[in-house]
Amino acid sequence: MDDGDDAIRQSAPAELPGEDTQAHRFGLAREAQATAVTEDYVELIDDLITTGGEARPTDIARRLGVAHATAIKTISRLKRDGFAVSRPYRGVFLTEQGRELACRVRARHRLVVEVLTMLGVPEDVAEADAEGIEHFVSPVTLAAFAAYRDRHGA
Amino acid sequence: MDDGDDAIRQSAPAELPGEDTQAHRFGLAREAQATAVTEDYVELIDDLITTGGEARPTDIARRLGVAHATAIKTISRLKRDGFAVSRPYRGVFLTEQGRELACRVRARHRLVVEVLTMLGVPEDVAEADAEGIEHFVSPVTLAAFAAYRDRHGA
DNA sequence: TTCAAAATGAAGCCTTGGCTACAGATTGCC
DNA sequence: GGCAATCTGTAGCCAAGGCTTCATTTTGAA
Ligand SMILES: [Mn+2]
Ligand SMILES: [Mn+2]
Ligand SMILES: [Mn+2]
Ligand SMILES: [Mn+2]
Repeated sequence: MDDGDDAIRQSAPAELPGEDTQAHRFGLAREAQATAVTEDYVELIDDLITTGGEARPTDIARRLGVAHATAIKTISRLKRDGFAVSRPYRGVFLTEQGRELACRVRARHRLVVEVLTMLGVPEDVAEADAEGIEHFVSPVTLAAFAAYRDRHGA
Repeated sequence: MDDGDDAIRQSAPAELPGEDTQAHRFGLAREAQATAVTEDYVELIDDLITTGGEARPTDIARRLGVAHATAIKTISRLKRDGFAVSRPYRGVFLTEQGRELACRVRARHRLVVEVLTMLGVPEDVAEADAEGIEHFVSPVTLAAFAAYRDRHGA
């Protein structure tokens, strides 16, 4: 309002994307974030059942590094949302919907780790970073990753 | 407790990492998540100031796709944590700490987009996915990305 | 100078996902 | 069969990050 910056303002360097575009991108990231915990739980539950035969709340909590009460509350959301069922002292079980999600999530997790590793990231760091990254890899990017892996020796 | 799965249990297929290792990884992801919003805000504020001369709460909110009240509350956390200061109707300003963070965050954002693009991800998808991925790329992975970019044509 | 539009910010509500503390159920060992 | 250890689950607390509503301030144009 004091300095005449009209020229600057109207020739806006185009370094920033359009407002709507950017808002949409942030919105997508927020959506992905909202499902991240669900994805981690179903993947872990499926892993525990596959390798150990059962997935008890206590085991889930210990593997996630959270208090057991936290795990129980989250599991109740999983049940509410149709991803799991549970029988006290018998463990948590995935519904068909839960297994389907776990399957997709695990495949994505592995592909992300694989690509990171191919890019020169040490295995354990790749595994750690993938735990966060995986939730934000869209289907298109996932396809690009798969193509890259297939293109180059795996 | 009924079927004898001792053999299965003690020869645990080693598909899962150790409990502590896995808990640690999830913990790192939770930590990274906790700073994601701060990172997006400071990066955006810095962009707005650079390209438009000012960063008003309303502009920030519109670009993020959130209500202005949400932006204001988050900005107050930014101020509380020493990343920003603000003068009503004059916009938000980054502290030295804020600018430093913005700088790192922007560099990381760009490198992530660059690598995704090199991997065959379309520009706009790369830009969208990077908005989430960026927050989980550790320094080691970032270095690997930079090396990859330099190694191959950029 | 007036005044309507725009921006600001506070208040209060919600859900998620953390936590601790406590109560109750089950298991499995002796 | 009993009992201690383990597991489960509830209750209640907290902060973050969304939201809407409303009051107030500032701006800028007439
Ligand atoms: Mn994960
Ligand atoms: Mn995972
Ligand atoms: Mn981001
Ligand atoms: Mn970013």
